[in-house]
Amino acid sequence: MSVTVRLPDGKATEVSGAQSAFETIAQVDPALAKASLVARMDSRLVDLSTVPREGSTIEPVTNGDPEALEVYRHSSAHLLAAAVLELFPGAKLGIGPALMNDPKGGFFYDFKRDEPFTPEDLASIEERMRALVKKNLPYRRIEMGKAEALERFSQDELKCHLIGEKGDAVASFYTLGDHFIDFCRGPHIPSAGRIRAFKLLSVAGAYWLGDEKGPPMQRIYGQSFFTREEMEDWLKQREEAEKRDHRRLGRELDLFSIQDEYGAGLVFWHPKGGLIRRAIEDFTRDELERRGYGLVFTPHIAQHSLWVKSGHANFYSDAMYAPMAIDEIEYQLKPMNCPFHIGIFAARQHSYRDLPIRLAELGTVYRYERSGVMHGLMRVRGFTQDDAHHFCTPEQARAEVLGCLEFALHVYRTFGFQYTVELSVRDPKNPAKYLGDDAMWSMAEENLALALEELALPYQRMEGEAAFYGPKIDIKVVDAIGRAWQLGTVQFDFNLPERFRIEYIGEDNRPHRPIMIHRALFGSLERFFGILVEHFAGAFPLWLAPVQVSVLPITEKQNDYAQRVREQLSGSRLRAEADLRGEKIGAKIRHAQLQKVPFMLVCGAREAESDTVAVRERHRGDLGAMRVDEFAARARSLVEARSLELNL
RNA sequence: GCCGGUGUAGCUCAGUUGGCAGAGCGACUGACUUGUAAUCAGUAGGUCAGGGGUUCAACUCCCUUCACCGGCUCCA
Repeated sequence: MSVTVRLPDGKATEVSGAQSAFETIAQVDPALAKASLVARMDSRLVDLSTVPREGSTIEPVTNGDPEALEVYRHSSAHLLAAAVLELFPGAKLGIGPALMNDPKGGFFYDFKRDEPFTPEDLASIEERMRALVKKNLPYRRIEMGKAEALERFSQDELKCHLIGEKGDAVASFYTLGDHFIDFCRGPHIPSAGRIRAFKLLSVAGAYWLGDEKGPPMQRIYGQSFFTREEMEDWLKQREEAEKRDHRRLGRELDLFSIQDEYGAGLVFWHPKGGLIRRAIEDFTRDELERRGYGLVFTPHIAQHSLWVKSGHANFYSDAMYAPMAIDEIEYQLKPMNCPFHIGIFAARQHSYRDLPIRLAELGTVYRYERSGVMHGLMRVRGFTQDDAHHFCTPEQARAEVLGCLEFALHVYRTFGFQYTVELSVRDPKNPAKYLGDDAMWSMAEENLALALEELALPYQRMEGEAAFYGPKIDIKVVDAIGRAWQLGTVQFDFNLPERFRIEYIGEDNRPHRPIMIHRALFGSLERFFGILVEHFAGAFPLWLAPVQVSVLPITEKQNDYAQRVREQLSGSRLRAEADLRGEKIGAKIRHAQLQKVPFMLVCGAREAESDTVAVRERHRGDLGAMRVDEFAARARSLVEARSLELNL
């Protein structure tokens, strides 16, 4: 038997007589074989114990290989399950995949067991895992026919379900130690001794197959890395993310609150959070006007019949609050702004010469979120959307999409976000799912793609991810610590224009149905604000900072001077405070520092005599003395430029 | 909604087998008059999440409601 071995440097060698992928590699480079975790055989990952096929190409896969970590973590999950089965023999196995780039961890395993796992159990499971690593237990692959597998696992309903659904003619299983065997595609690392750094993180509830009607499972999350250092770095990063938690910073910086006695998921914006929100709103409104949007306002409630007409009462009722009767007519708190904007469009007749019409609103909507899913500002029951709808002709669609995208990118860059783009189109295999005719869909998908290409924006095409009413572009932003957040969306809507029968009069003097494009840049202002807090870790750029400058007199003798400086700054439209407490300068600085105030202006006797201030910048510290008017002018220009930096 | 956990002063958290409610920070008052991340002293601040029960006695035990935290298929 002859097999080709290809090494990472690209060198290929012909080898014969090897019984396993490991031996094959070892014939060329024994050290590399030992370092390998799995092998790639004809571009598929396989166990090192796999018997090579005649004529196949084998490549070693080591730590350095991007795919290796996923296998390693999957094997870590099996290690977890093996330990659990030794300690808790009655537990039944669910699924146990590897997770990549998930803040929750690097792997998990689901178990079905009557008793809950306690935090103390986690510690003993982890200890057992270490013992199994020490024993260097091998991961063994067992293959059997599907029928045989179903027979052998007939006691295990969950596994039979998976085997029935996923198994090919041959089903594969892996064992680890004497107690663990699970249906698993593999591949796995050769033995548990290779797992160097791991940690169990938490235990949580989950449903079998994510289905609420299915049996409840207990999920144990863990993380693993090739080295201890990587593990520690990850834990540190996690701590860093915790420090940025908008719920914590929201309280510490007095930005907002959510008060359970007034309602879960309902946000109270405090003055400081309100200032930031207004800065964001002013920015968007300026941009909207500049870009030819009409700014509109619509009511919070409307007759329920409107939502019947729009279809929301049908397919969206789960998220809608119950209607209320007013004068025996049912009214509905709005979960969306779209029907109202349609109402404005339809309030008068339009010529094709009027188009495109762009209507924008910061519209507050209310949606029912189930009690367990609320999360700070990220998931709430009442929020304000930066919502807009474009009504245009098919010929104008591309320019409108382009305008939306340019707008979105401008906004995200202003806040210092990176971004990635997805284009969601129809599932060609399931045409019945979608509303509207083929030609419309093709036009829309093409225009979305062309606009992306015109901007040279790299994007991922998501087949079958379009909504039933139209294709869309989604933009995800990436924050300062690399987390992705779904924010912007540009969607075609073929449903509402049809349902409301809106029209414009075309050049041919006949009525036509306009194209409707729905777009949002922030999605929800509440959520966007939460993301911003975490992105900046509460240290907002000058144009957003609720307190931009804090004036700090060294002793009470400079209090009057500090007040005058503060007034002068306010006169220059800078948001300034003076700290007149009877504290030492160190304490005042610490206070301003913890409040993440961008500039601190220290005034002692020297400064008071010369109309200057000693400027201290949040991150860089003391910058030396500067005339007050000069500081004000420079700070103003930073504000006007919406600078992300504090370089005076 | 479901699984697990948590709920004590504005914040972070102690509080033994059921037996008088605690600390640090913060707030307030006073003294100090201070030069780049915490001056000292004093004072106030609590329906122990809400409701019900067991008990001579409940922050503590039981039931229940509410809220919050972690999670609820990136496929065996």
